[in-house]
Amino acid sequence: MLELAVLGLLHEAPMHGYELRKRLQAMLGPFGAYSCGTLYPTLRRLLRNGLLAEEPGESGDEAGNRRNRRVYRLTEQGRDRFAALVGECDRHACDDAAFVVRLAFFSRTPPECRLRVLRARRRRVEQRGEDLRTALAEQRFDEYAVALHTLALENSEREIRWLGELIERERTG
Amino acid sequence: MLELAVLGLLHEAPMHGYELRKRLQAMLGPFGAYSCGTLYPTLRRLLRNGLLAEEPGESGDEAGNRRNRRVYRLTEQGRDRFAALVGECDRHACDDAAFVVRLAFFSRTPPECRLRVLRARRRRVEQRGEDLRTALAEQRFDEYAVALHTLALENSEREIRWLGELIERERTG
DNA sequence: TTCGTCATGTAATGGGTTACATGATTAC
DNA sequence: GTAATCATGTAACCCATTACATGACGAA
Repeated sequence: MLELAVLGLLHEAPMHGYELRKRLQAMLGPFGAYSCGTLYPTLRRLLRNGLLAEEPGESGDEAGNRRNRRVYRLTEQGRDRFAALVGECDRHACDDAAFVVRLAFFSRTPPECRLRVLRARRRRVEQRGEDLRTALAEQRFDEYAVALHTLALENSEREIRWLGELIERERTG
Repeated sequence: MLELAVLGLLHEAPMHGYELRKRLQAMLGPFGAYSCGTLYPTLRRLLRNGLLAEEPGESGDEAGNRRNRRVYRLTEQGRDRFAALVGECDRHACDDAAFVVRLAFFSRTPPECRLRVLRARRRRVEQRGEDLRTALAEQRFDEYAVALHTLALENSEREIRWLGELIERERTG
C-alpha cells in the first residue's frame, strides 16, 4: 500500500520524506495518512532494495537548500515495480484502501490495466452486495443490524454504478 | 474490535470458538471475518484475564456432545468490560470497523450510550465530508481523483442522513 | 530567544494475516 | 474408507501505530 503510493508519487518528481507524507495525505485523505514511524523506515527499505536512490545534491550550499533532508528518486527497478503493483487484480488489490490508491495513480497506468482493475473491483463489490442481500433475507437481525446491512447494500449498489460509469468512460476513450 | 465482538456474542449464550467465528462472519460480514490464528489466541487471552470462563461440561458423554471443544461463557468481569467498551466514543471507536461492531451490539447497549456513540460517529463523518469538500475545491485533481473524492463525499452525506434517522428514532423511542 | 513547523529517525507494541499441523466427527 | 467439515492451535511474518528523541530553521 504505502510502497505503491510512494513509488507512484516519486514517479512524477524526486521528493523527501516529509513532503511525500504531506502529498500522500492531501491526495488520499485518511487512506494516505501514514505516520512518520511507518514512512521513514519504508523509504530506507525501498532504498536498500534498489527501488529508490538518494539524490546527492542538497548538502552543498546551493541556493538556500541545505536542510538535512534526504531526497529520493525512482530507479528503473522502482519504475518496473510500480508498473507491476499498480496492475495487480488479486483479492488484496481490490480491498477498499488498496483500490483507492491504485485509482489515485490511474493516470500512470496503461489503459488495458485500468480496465482489468476496475472490473476486478466491480466483481468484488458485486459479491459483497450479494452477500449482504442474502444475509438480510436469511438472518433474523435486530433493527440495528438491518439498518447497517441496508446502508452497506446501498453503498455497494452506488459504487457498482459508479464503477460502471468509469468503465464505460474507459472503453469509449 | 475482536474482543468487543466476542464479549458481545457471549453476552447471549456460551459458545465455542468455531461457532463464534461463524456467528461473527454472519453478523458482521467482512468486518467480522477473523482467522483462526486471531480468534483462538484471543479467547485464551480473555480467559487468562478473567473476562471469560471455560464451561466444565462437554467432556462428559452426555447426549452426543463429547467433541473436543472449549465452550466459553462471560464472567461478571467480562460483562463489565463489554459495557465499558461498547460505550466508548473516542477517535478509534468511531472508525468504520469499530463503529460497525458497536452498532451490531446496540441492543445490549443502554440508550444514552447509544445516542453518544451515534452522535460521535456523525461528527466524525461530518468532518470527513468537510475534508473531502475542501480537497475537491482546493486541489487540482485528475479525473480519477475527482471521481474518487466525489463518491466518498456522497457516501459521507448518505451516512450522515442515515445517522440522523437513527438518532431521531432513538430520541423519539 | 523562544516557539512552531520542518525533518528524520528508533523502540515497543498492536492487531491482524498466512501457512501449517493436528485430530475428531459426519456423511457418503 | 475417504472426503468434507468441525475444531483447536502454533510460528512466522506484515503493516501499521504510538511515543519518544533529536535537531535544524524561520518568524515573532
